Amino acid sequence: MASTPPHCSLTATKPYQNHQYPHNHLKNNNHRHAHQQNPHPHHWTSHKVSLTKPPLAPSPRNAPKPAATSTTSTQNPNSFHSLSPLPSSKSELTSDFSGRRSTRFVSKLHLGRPKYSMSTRHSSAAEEALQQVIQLAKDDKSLDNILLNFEGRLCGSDDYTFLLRELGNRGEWSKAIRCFDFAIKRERRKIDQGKLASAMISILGRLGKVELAKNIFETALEEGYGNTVYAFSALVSAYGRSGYCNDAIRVFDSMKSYNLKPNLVTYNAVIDACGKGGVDFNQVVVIFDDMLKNGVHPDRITFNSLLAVCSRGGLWEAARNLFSEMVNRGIDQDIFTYNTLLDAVCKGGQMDLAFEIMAEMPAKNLMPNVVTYSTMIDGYAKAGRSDDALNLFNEMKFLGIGLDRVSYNTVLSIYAKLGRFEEALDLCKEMESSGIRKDVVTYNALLGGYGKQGKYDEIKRVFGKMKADRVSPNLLTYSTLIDVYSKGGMYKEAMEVFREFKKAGLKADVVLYSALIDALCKNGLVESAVSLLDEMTKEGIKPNVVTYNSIIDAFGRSSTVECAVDDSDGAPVLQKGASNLNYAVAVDNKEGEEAGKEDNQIIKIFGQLAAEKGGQSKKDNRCRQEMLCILGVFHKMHELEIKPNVVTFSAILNACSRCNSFEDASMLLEELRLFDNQVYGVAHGLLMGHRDNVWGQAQSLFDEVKLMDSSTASAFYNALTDMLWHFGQKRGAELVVLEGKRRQVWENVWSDSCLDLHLMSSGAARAMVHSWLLNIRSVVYEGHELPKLLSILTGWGKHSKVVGDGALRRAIEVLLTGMGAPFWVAKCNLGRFISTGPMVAAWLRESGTLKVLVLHDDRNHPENVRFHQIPNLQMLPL
DNA sequence: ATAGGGTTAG
Repeated sequence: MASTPPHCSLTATKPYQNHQYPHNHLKNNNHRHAHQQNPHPHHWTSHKVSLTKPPLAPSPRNAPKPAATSTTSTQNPNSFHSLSPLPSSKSELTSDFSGRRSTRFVSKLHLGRPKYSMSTRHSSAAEEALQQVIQLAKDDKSLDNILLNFEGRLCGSDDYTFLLRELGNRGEWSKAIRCFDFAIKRERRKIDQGKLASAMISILGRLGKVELAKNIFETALEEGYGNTVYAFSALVSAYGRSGYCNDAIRVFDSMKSYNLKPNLVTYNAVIDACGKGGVDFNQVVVIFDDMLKNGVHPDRITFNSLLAVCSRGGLWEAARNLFSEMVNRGIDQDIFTYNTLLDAVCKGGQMDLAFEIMAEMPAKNLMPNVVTYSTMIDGYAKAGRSDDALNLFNEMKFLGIGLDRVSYNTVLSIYAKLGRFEEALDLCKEMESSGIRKDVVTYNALLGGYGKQGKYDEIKRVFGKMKADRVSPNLLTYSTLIDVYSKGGMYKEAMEVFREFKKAGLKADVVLYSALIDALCKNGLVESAVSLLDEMTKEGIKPNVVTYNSIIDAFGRSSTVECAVDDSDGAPVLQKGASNLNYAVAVDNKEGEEAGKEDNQIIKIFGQLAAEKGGQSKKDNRCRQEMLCILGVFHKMHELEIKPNVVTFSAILNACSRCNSFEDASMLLEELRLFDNQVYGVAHGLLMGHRDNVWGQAQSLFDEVKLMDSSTASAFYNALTDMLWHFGQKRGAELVVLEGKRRQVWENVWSDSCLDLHLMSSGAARAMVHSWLLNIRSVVYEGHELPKLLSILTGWGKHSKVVGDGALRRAIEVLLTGMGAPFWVAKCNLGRFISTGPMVAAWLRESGTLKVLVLHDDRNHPENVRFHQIPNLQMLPL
């Protein structure tokens, strides 16, 4: 094994949910490696906090994790040098942003808040010329004639710059370039040519034409009028705006060799570029320190851009410190400051704090605007607080704050995710009637929403409408659709989308590959998933923690699939999937030669796996192979320094639940130990029946888990319980489940009349059934009457994203039947078991019932045997 | 030179 990864304690998964550490970079692991090389990742917090005093008295929720040693004690706490970055940072960090940024920035371009130059230094002739030029068709050659006509009346670079800027504001970059070419020949003085060049570069940059900007810049350098701070600043900004932050930094660094000193604007531009490119905060602080060292005083925009760096990473504590630093330096805050700070706090999952900050804005004479609201709304939504999000939306409408494209899309995606399509469609209508056309983000949100609900007809309709509206699908559209179809087992459709995606000339990214890999995993084709993992690595696309979590979680699924298919009433979806898969391969072979290498590889893997599925022999053999395979996967994860997170831990526990032997599970737990001692300690301890010894440790683990969003937390409880249940530690499982209930991990699990298991895994649900029935039993024994109707809801089972998979329902059915509990399936709802109060009460009073309900650990620590088992049974004499 | 939205694991 390569170097042991740093101890990472529990690591949350969503940037929005991180209450303690700036570890959202765990989520998109592959461009966030800087901290991983730091042996003490938690020092980061102390670095930040040393900037100024923590704005809040530390509370259990926001207190920084104590670091093992102090690395900041010798530094001046009032200086930014105390923020000096950790000794690592790879420039590759941003490389895989390319796929993402292209779409992000393209869609932003359409929003383009036009920048009106308020300069009145131009002449009225320039205005006239502008009007004439605007009238022309795109590549009308007579543009030069117009300019020639005006030549005598236009006075110098100010007029030409005005023309360029106004054309730029109208998106007319090709006309602007023509004007520029015309003007540059007329100007004699280098200084004026330089002005024109930097204006042109900045205009092209603003329009996202970064290549053209670069050409202008290079020509300018060659011709001798480009070596100005302004031209360099403009190019830095152009690169930054398009997300090419490495290029921005390169240009910035190259200034030295031209003997140019970056000014305030240059520094602001490069810091802004870093924010957009997702550069690690510590790396940006290096630039900031450089700025201070060179005597350039940061201003409001510098701080706003630094805040933006924090917001990207959800580094809310660092953001607060920057804010305090602004105050200390006497720099006023503006609406950008607040909105960016709020974004950082929201992305850090601190919604209550965000609300407080928003509330303090009016006192500073800064009124929350549409950006403030959409930031907050999105924050609440991401934190799983949709009600708060929608309340804020109503508040915003009540206040008469006009909605714009982003706010519409933000709220729309909330409705779509919740499956509230009527409201989503109403919003679409409202949007269009206020003159905002649906864009690719709108459509993607709708497609994702329908996909989540398995509404495939709607998907077809919306996808068709999207094309009819001439909105081009982008990488995210295709990823969404491929994922949706794969999860539904509709491989034919998935492959069609994949082919269309290739035809569109887009390059697969880590998300798309992860979706494909997950599809294979969910169908038990783990080894194929691993081949695809290799394939993507060869393509130069780095897997991230999500990719790995899919694969780990799939361990052992191949045998599960076989069981499910054997089961007479089970898994129609899988079988259907298999046949579609064959079909897809057959169709594809016809066009196989046309397809690129990548496609072939993906199609081949699908085909191989389809074939492999037919042969059901040598199951044990496969398990052995899979074990080797999965150990290889862990090895690779260490090698690539991909930091595990709590989903990884859940995945390992799930994998344990699929082990036939304790020994196999131990091998996996050993991997868990290498990742995180605390989680290992709890899982292993409970598994071994050392409950008393580890319960304290378990409590603090649960405390940490509770800080995450509900689905992450419940997944962890589910995984832990399943593993314990699987190995017969049923009392342990019950304790975990009760703890989860106490901590509201699964919302409203039970009342006297109803047990809602739909968010639970099968082990957790079964343990919960026992507990609930015991609870009801005590109600009966206390002499109370039970409600007339009792029901147990299973839903579709949280574990399976395959719509209609009734694994949980079947497990509960078997359990209830086995116990002789008088429940039956409700006619109108297959996922619901019902009974009547009197019947259940009578059953609970039977002499044998208690014994069936009380759970024990099969594997018990010797000293615990007497203590736990006997009192629970309440019947055996000592 | 500055702010907000859509995709993958659970």
